[in-house]
Amino acid sequence: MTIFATMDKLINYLLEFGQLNQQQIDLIKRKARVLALKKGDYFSEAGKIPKQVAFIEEGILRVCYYNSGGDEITKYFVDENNFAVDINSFNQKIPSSEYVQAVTDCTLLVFSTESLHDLSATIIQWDGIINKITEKALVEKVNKLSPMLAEDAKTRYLSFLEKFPNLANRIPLSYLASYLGITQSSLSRIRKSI
Amino acid sequence: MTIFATMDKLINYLLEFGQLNQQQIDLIKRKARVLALKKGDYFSEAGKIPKQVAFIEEGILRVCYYNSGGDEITKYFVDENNFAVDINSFNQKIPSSEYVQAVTDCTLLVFSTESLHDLSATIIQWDGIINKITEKALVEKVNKLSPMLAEDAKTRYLSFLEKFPNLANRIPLSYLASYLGITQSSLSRIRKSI
DNA sequence: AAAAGCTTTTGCCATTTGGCAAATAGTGAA
DNA sequence: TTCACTATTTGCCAAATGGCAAAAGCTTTT
Repeated sequence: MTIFATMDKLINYLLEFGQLNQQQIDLIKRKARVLALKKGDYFSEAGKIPKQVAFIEEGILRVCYYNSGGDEITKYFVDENNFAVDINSFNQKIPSSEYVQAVTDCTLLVFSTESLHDLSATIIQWDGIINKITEKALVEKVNKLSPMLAEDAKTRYLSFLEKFPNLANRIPLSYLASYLGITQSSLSRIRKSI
Repeated sequence: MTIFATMDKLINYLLEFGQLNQQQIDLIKRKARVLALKKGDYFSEAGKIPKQVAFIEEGILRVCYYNSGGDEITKYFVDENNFAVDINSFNQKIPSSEYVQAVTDCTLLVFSTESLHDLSATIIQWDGIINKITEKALVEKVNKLSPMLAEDAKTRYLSFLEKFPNLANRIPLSYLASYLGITQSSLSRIRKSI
């Protein structure tokens, strides 16, 4: 797949949230930078102020942190056709308490803070589009997380399989377990029981 | 407390997110309607398209739904100095799967869809302010929910006490239990163990 | 004060999940 | 292929949580 096809994936995604003319589209393409990550690579690290936003063209990222007990917790996964950013820290320019890691090899389209600023200043619809994308992503996260609390581990796993049928087999068991809020041995037993 | 004081609480809240001149403030006050709810009253009901947004001047609301097992789940609580709205349904004009109920007697300031539309058309900063408020509220929800999955029930309860020291004793045990994702007998035992 | 209607606590026992360590399976490198 | 390394499964037992129903505690109404 060429870089141009890659870009089209991003552009089509943006077009779902607002109109853009060809000139604007070209500008966006010029501002994006292609970044390839290998499985296990980090996209951003805890303690630093995030300086970029990524659109995932291919692959899976996970956003994680260490809880007070020192356990590594996977806060959520982000997969193809979604943006990944630590909103807290990015907007407020404060060091992140989270880090972002590639779960599989990834192809990302990255926008720097400066690029985003330029796009916002040049493309009149930009902020509106970004706001819609942000809001939608956040609402989805809340809607995914809320029901999980009310379910037992097995149901959570089954729900995950339903919602992300093509994710479970690409994610190491330990990551998935920490996302589901259970130990990996429990998840292993749950798997067996199905 | 008079209605005017009430309005000031709202205005001060809005001013945290953007500037407003006196004329704009007066317009906002005129568009708001005071609504008193008794404990147990419903602010909105499942199956209907929400037609209003509420700012909570006094009291606690809870947003809930019935899960597939027929259990009533408290998705979250909203208390003083926050807006309550079912974003999914409100924005997309689709029937809500949630309902909103007063946990305590409440004083709300309510904006109808039409009022919001007028404010958006008249006050140039309005959409920006609302976007910031929305995003902040959603980010907070995600940040509250995520760690809960990784904690056991007792820790979840203790975290809740820390984050909302003045809420726990105003909320019936059964509501709190369903928010924490445990049965009310378990929560009762956890309480005793502390 | 008594009755009725809630809410919260308890007892009892079954089930789920965690903790830890060892065994097994799988993967990539040499 | 074999080694080294990592991921997953399993066994064993302890701890946490659920389900259900009865008891105890509170509130509100009469």
